Amino acid sequence: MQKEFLKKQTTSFQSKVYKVVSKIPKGKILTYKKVASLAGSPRAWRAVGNVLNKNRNPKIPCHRVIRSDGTIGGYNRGIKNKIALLKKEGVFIKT
DNA sequence: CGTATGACGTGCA
DNA sequence: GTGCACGCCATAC
Repeated sequence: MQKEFLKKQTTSFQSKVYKVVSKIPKGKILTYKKVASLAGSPRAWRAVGNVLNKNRNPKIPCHRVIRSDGTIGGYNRGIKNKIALLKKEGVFIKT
């Protein structure tokens, strides 16, 4: 299935990320790639991480966003915190 | 405008 | 199986 998602808009792509991430249900997680894809730029997962890293909104469960490998990656609030949160939600993380 | 950075991903040795 | 390097997009300076 080849979809022409060549419509990358250099708008506050950050807002889209926030929206997508904030839509993540409890006990569920998304990968940076998935978030970027849902944000409209499946190739901007890099920017996703960047934006989230700088972001610090309590409404953004950034801890629910992990890498494609299943690893945490990082967390501005403390990797440990992220792991604990995900574990509490029932998400298994790769040590 | 150009350069540098970043919570990444994939490929190759 | 592990490690290294490159590529990608967006943002900040």
